This record gives sequence, structure tokens and C-alpha cells, in this order.
Amino acid sequence: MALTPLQQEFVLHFGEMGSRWGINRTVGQIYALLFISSEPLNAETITDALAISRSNTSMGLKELQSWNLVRLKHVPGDRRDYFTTPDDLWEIVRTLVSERKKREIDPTLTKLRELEMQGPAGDDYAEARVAELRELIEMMTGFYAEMEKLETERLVKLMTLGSRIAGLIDKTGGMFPVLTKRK
Amino acid sequence: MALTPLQQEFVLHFGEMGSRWGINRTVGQIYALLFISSEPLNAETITDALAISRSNTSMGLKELQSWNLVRLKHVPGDRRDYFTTPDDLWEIVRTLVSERKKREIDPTLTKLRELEMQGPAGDDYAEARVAELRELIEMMTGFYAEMEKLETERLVKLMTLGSRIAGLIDKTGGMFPVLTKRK
DNA sequence: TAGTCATTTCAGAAATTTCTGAAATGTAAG
DNA sequence: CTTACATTTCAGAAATTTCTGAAATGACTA
Repeated sequence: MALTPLQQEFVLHFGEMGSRWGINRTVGQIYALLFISSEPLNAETITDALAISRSNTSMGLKELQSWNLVRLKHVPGDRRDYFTTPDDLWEIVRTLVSERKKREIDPTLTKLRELEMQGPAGDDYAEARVAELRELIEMMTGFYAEMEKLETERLVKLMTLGSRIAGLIDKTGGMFPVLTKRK
Repeated sequence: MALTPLQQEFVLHFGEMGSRWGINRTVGQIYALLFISSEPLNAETITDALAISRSNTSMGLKELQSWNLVRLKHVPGDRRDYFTTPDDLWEIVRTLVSERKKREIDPTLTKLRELEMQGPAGDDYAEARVAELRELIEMMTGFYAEMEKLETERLVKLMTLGSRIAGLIDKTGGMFPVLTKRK
């Protein structure tokens, strides 16, 4: 499969960004290719479009599957596996955020709690710092858990609302009655 | 400088997580060490606490400085450079988010806009996908820009509020009058 | 200005990650 | 069961990143 110039450039960009996003070039390219392809692709097609080895494609797809970033499809009468990305971009964002949290945040939160469980270390500053960090992460993951529950429609409204949200909170620390009354 | 067991474990954890966070082990360890140390440290102390080479410390500190994650301090009568992390964790979070956005999001947004500028590519699906992705990223960075403006106090209130925020948006798409009236 | 110490640079070594080709495994159809 | 693919695994090769020691640079002071 020959790529259009647009596809080509898009794929190469994702490959280059890969390392900043914590995935390797090939994985970035495979994802990009699936993302801008209207139809599901099989491993052979990917291999040939990206000019990589078949085994590299296999490993890349495995990695993307471990991130829940691709969906497996089957074409009747063809026993090869076909892959796509979800049509809904918000679904992709949710997956990405959730997986990154799982890999980049949760292990640290666990470790911080473990460190606190080990009891007084005779190092007040470090202990305070660990506790403070743990509390901050808990606040942020707690907020994330709430946002995760929202339907996409409300999430979008919320984001579009922007800083007008801030007006809801008065500086003294209370909130407007409409908020405390609801739910 | 000998590390306490707490410091030791904290530092090692950050080193291991480094690769997932897009920094290398040493950089993660240096940052962690500065973070849990009550006093600013100089390069010599870091080198010796982490058992790495002096040049590695130098490069690691340079990297952390490029991320704006450390502050340079000077001790009177001592011409060596001393480094710390900000006391305020929210300041750290703001820096981290802003730098990650700069490195991981902005280049892609630029590239997507470039691709769109290149005009019709004769590939409707890919074009639509690029436009959709660009719009999504613009919405999210726009929201981020608004949140960035908020004082920490309000940001914390907002996060603690959690999903009660969702109650503000009715399902039909409007918002409560209190919101539209303010500001 | 010469001497001392702090820091940076950089070429090559070491470690790690990524990629490939070949072999092994899995799987459906005849 | 055998054949015909499709996919995965894996050992080593290739590429990239990280780290080191030595030399260069910078900057203060006596």
C-alpha cells in the first residue's frame, strides 16, 4: 500500500514524537497509520506501508494492544487480523489518559504509601515531603476519577466553559448555593 | 552524603520511573534527591550521594534546568552552585504540565495545522481525521490555558469539588443562569 | 597574571532499546 | 492428518541512549 503525502507526513511525525510520548518510533508510526486509514489494516499491509519487518509489526501491534489503543476486526472470508483505532477521539483520549495514569502515576502512589507505612524514618523533612506529594497525587487522581465518570458531552461542555468555572468559587472558600444544593 | 533509607528508596523509585516519564534514570534520581532534601545541594554532593560521575551530574542538572524543574541557589562564601526544587508542589505541577505540553503536544498541533494548510490531499478520510484531531487538541489546550490562569487556591477548590461540577451543566446543553450571568 | 577550583564539553565505552530474519507455534480448511 | 498460511517468539545485529574520564573552559582571588 502506497501512502498519500498527507499520510506519509502524518505517520513520520508520529514516529518522531514517539520517543517523547514513551513509545518507540515504529509503534508511533503503526498507530498513526491506523489512525488515518479509513479501513482496518492487516499486519502485512502495515509492514509494507512502513517498510519495516513483519516481526516488528507484530511486536508493535502487541504493544498497542497492551495499551488498549487498537481494536481487532475480522473480514469475512479472510483469516488475517485487521486493526483499527476507535472512530471516537474522546474514547482514544480516555484510554490514553487512563493507561498513562496506570503506568506513570499509580506505581508511584503505591510506593509513596509504602514508604509512609514504614513509619518514622527520623527524617522529618523527607517524610513531610513524601506525605505532601502523596496527598497531591491523591487529590489529582481523585479528581480524575470524577471526570472519568462524566459523559463526553458534559466533559466537552465543561472544557468549553473554561475559566468561567472559576467564577463558581468565591475567594473565601465557599461555593455558590446552587452547587451545594444539587446532588 | 549518606542517604537515609527513606531517601534511598525514594530516589531509586524515581530513577526506575524515569524512563516511563521520558527522562533517564540519573535525571530522575537527581530530581528525587533534590526534592526530598531540606537544603540545596551542590553537584559534588549529588555525585557522591548517587554514586555517579561528576559529568553525569552536570548533564543531569542541565537537563533539569532546561525543564525549569530546579532552582539555583548560592551560599555566601561558597562559589559552587546549589540546587533545589520549589517548596510549593503546585508550582512543580504547573511547570511539569507546561513543559510536557510544550514538548509533547505543541509540536504536533503545529504539524497538524501545517498539514491542513497544504490544502486538499485527495484523501477525505485522512483530512477529516487530521482536522478532528487538531480541533480536539485545540479544545484541550484552550481549557488548559484557562486553568493555568487560576490561582492555586481556586484550582484546589475546583478539584475538590469533583463531579459536583457536572451538575452545573444540564443535559440539554445549557448551563445554569448563575454561570452565564457572572463575568 | 598565575593559580585554584567549579563547571562544561565531548569522544568513546557501556548499557539499553529497537529491529530483523529465521524458526517455532497456532489455526483453519481440505 | 496434512497443508497452507498467519502470527509470535527469540537470539543476535543494529541503532540509540546513557554514562564516564579527560581535557577544555570559565571565573574568582591573591
